Amino acid sequence: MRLSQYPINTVKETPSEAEVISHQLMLRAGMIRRVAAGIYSWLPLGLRTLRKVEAIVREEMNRAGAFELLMPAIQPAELWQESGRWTEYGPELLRLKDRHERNFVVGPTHEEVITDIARREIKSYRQLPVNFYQVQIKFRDEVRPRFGVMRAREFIMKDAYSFHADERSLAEGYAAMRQAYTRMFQRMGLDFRTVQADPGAIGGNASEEFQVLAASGEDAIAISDADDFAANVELAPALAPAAPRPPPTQPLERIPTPGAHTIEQLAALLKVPATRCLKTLIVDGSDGTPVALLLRGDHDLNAVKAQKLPAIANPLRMASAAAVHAATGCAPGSIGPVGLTGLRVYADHAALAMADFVCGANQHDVHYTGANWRRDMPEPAGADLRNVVAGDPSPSGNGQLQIVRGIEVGHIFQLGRKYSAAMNATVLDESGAAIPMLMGCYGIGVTRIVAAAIEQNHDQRGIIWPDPIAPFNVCLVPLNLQKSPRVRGLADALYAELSAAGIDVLYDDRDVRPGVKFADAELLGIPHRVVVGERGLDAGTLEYRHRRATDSEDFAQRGALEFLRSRLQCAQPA
RNA sequence: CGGGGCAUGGCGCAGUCUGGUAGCGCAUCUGCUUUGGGAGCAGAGGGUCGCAGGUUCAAAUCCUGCUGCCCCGACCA
Repeated sequence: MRLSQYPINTVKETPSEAEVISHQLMLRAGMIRRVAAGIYSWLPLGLRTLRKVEAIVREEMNRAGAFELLMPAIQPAELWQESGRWTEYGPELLRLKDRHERNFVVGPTHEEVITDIARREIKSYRQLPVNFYQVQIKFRDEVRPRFGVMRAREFIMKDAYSFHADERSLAEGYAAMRQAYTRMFQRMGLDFRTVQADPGAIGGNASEEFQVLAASGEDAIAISDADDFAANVELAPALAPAAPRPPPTQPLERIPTPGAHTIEQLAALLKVPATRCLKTLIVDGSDGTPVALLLRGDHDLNAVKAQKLPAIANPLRMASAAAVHAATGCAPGSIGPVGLTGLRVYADHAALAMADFVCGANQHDVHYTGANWRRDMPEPAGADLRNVVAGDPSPSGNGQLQIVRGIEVGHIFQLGRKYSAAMNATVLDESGAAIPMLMGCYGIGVTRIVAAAIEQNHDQRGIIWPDPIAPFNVCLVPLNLQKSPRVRGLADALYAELSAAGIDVLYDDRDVRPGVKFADAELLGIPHRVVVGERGLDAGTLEYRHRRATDSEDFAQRGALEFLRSRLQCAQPA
């Protein structure tokens, strides 16, 4: 591609709307433009990378035996009413009416449509298993779209749905997708982890996320430093401390703590570490009566874990100030388990391991010091209620946990019968009985991958594309092109040769100063740069530099194609 | 949905408090010079100051309403 003819505008200044680096660089490099909140156009340069990502996804889905189809973006409300999600889904679901006042949705996902297809097309267990996928535009009316295409409202997703006659087949189909996903992300050159995830409201027995590691990621992931254990912090188990609880050594004392209503204020006032303070939270119970949750002061409540307790309302809600007062006789900030009666109490395992601790006295601005379980109050039921923190022992039994951040680019589920049962998608088994099919579903955020790749691969000057998803692999930079016929002759010839060899070359034949060409090549993130300058003309050399390298190297004009091929590695078809 | 903020040429911003002929940088166009790290000089084009009312001799500026967007929080397969 001749850059002089390519429609692209790079921008020096960072647009004020962009907060994260990938969004800034995608705008500056001219990959995307914003059309409305969370809605973007992909310009030709950005689309080249998007298509390369899609191509890898399709190749690996096809390799895994899945079949591509295409479902509509606009779906009739009837299907959503049938599955129950017309009322369950909430405001993220964009609903609209046609001219006949019929209800439709802009699909945020396609379980209903694919299940409808399956029940019409699949009649016998002999047609199973089968896996359908599509690459489609989805719409989720996010409350707060942000980070460019990373959390957009309209986005491109690869979604796949598998159908099975029995659990074993479902597990096999799931494993095949797990492997296909692993291959895809490896091929894209991304540093990612496969992590255990919360199946959430969808249910099912297995669910894993594929997380691209990046400091700006929205998800927290716990990984072991000694094996391959990785889980979303939402569900990573916090093991109970192994050491027995120390015996009490201090007397229980009431002390005034004016104005100290947070653990930080309390710890500062009493000059004790937060680990010696007990945090008491009051949440709504499933039957209307509040529930008290006790945590060590430095730990955070894990809502996903807590709302799985039957006594606690799901979803989890903090009790109102009035309910807290009614239950404890005190406002939040001085609540504690001593003398707390009339409501159920759960304590995190780490809280139960404390001795001689500080806790609220259920009287405004008063706390206890030297509090101890059993001696001063009943020992409550233990539960895993907290987020794991760095340094916790790994649930795998090996090593300690570290907390890293990730961008969720893929998620695979074993759905089970939720949709097939609701929508009556059955097949006849060997005995001729109608059984609902088992389903798996498997998503990949295609547009999000592009942003995630940039979050993970950039520097001060711009993007650094991994070769397999680079919009162009080689940037050919001739210097003094307009004045030097020798440079032009050499650069034209090299451009023709590389293009003929099937390499994606961006030929910067613009009449601009060298600094502009270098800066743009680096902003766009083209991995390999070849400079044709008068310096090397007489010596018969060209100049090569990888986008990550700090220095250039000379190489011979003769055999230039072979030299570059050796540097391109995965840019060539296998 | 709660809180905070912004809206002035394609982009980034000043001007608003204290009303008086709309400005700067980048980008764009023309000419000359320059050509190994985002060039210099000279010139040019481009803005109903988000929208609608109101106050005033006069509104980007003051008042009212609306819309869009950004940030924090809450929410979220």
